[in-house]
Amino acid sequence: MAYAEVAVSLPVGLEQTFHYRVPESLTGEAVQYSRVEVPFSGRTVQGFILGFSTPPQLKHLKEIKRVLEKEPFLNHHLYELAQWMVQRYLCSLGDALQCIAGSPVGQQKAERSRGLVAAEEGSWVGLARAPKQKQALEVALARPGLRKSQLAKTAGVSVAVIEALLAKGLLREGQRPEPVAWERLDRESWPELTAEQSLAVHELTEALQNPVPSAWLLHGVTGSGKTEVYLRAIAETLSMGRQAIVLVPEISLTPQMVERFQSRFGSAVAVLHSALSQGEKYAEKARIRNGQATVVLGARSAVFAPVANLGLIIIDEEHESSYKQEETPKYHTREVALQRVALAKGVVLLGSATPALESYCRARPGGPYRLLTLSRRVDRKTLPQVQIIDLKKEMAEGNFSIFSRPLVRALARRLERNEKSILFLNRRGFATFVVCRHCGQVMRCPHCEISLTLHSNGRLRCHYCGFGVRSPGVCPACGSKTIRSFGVGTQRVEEELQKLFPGCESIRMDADTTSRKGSHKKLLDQFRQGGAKVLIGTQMIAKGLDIPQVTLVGVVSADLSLHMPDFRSAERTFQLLTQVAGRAGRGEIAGEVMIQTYDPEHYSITTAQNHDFLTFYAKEMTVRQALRYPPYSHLIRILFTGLNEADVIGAGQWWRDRLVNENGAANYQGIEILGPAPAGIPKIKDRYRWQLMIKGSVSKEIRQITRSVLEQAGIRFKQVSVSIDVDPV
DNA sequence: AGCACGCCGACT
DNA sequence: GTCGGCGTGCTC
Repeated sequence: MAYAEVAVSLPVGLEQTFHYRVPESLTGEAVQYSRVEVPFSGRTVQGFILGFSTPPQLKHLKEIKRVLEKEPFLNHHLYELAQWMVQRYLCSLGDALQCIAGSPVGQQKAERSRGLVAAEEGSWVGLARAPKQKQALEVALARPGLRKSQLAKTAGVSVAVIEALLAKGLLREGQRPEPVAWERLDRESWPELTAEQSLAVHELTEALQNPVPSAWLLHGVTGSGKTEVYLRAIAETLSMGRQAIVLVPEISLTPQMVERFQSRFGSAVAVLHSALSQGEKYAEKARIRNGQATVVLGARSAVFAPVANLGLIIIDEEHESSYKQEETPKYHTREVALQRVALAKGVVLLGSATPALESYCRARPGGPYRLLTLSRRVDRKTLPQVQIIDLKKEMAEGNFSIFSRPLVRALARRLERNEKSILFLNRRGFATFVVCRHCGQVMRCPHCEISLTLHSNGRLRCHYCGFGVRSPGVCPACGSKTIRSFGVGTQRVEEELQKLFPGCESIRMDADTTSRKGSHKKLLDQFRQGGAKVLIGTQMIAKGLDIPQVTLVGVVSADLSLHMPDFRSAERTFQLLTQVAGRAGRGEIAGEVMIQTYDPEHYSITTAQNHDFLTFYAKEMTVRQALRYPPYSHLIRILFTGLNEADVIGAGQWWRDRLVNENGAANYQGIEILGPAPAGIPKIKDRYRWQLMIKGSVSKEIRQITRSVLEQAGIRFKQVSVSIDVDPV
């Protein structure tokens, strides 16, 4: 009789496991790391079999109910990684395993589906006058295994076109073809490397051959050809019989990005995307596990891809905050990648034009990373001219508009010359908030206490919980009629633009206009190919966008990100401005960038103007040191949430007392406990939020202290839930 | 997380 | 004398 040790996906003790009998009907199916369903305190929960150890002295053990996936996605390396995550992020083993293995997916569906495959390219005849069919075939060739409707959608053709190809026999149902032996791919056609790229590739090749794990930071200015370095490093990895994982921020995981990798490595590429259906995701992960796919391209969670012989993990745009998971376990992809590679004795390559302060700091001589620099653009184009516009001065000279006069002139020039412009703003809605100018009352959400945003339909909406109400005509506090909107949103920018340039065609991209699936791409195509001259957008247009006709980028207000209540706001602003500036002048004509701000002297803005990362880095490091912020310290944030504010605060105070007294936090050098204080967002969906911040010089120390209190208190403290965030972003 | 067990107030 | 409040603790 076999006894299985199971980690359940429940907030029990961090490393607590439970034992179950394996019924005879499941022997053979229930193997190590299987995802199983087990009875647990009167209901059924999911868990993972960790091994088949002897059971503890318990009278009767329950039986495993069923095995959920035929072959587990977990393996020894990933299990070790889970154990590391428990220590690092103070999450339970069950949480870590669940996160690594991903949500359970319907395998039968995936296995039954046999997608469409294109016939050999040589047999494509009679397509000269059928461009749509040709287009569909090309997509089918690049991405075999799609179903009719998916292929039609991806290729941008109707299903009738697919049917026609099926009738002709140029498309047929079938399994995915064997992976293209990438070694046979045409190396001759690869672009020539610059001297800097060659050096980087050379160093990485040596590192890959070395059986010692290593980490590299590739600091490359916009357009310096980082991706080509990635592609070469992947080729080296594959030639050694190992696999590579490429991570990109979710937003840049576009079809163009996928195509770029597929054109080099063919069907060896597996893509893990949040937009994939469950079945598709399962199929891709199965290809990775079976070794059919050797290059994995995906967002954050792809860092857990079940490759067997990992050699290289690349993290593109490594400074992006989307690499930090905001749900438990609150891991940072960079840290997980470093740990995974350490276990597999591989290489991590971090790439960015604006590295995170922490990363650049670690890449200094003597640090744990090694630095590779690409300082020249491949195309030898110059970086765009950046002009800073002082809005205080504009106001003093009587211009109260949201557009400064230089920006208006620049826009007018672009419209005259039939060139395109981008206006960037990191807010949505019509106006940020509505305020009574008589008594100062700001309209807030009754559930979240966040200021409500005015939309053009005259309704106020809460951006956190979705609460909506009609904008009042008089102040609800004092009855005055002097109520008016403040702040700037993308809708407002659009309206002002119409006033200045009537009839000017513009496209607005923000969370409102891109909420429907596929609308993001549609709007971009419309801007790229259509008649629209101005693109107005938020954060989401800051990166990846490559439109040659754009010659002007205007940042409507740099202050919005600069004045966020966060110690990284200067770093964010620098990164944002640098990235936005990179959107201008991708084509033949040199680009121009204009940044409007009330704080034109701020170093994050002046250094972004000169594309000068090193000066920004030096300045920001002195600020962090003076205030003892990361990378000069480590933080753990403990968030308390609950319906009763007194309980929430009480839980915070209880934790504080334990942290200070029982664990002698004060005995450790340089540990500070801050709070409890209201969280940045003090209330969401009727739940009050308070937080405790632990600051210390040694990460391990503060984690240890936190863990010991967590073990006394548990994840739930009366009616208050407790959530731990190690190294919050 | 659920769900049972358990000890104090308003009812047949 | 019981029904039920949700505080505490356990779940293989």
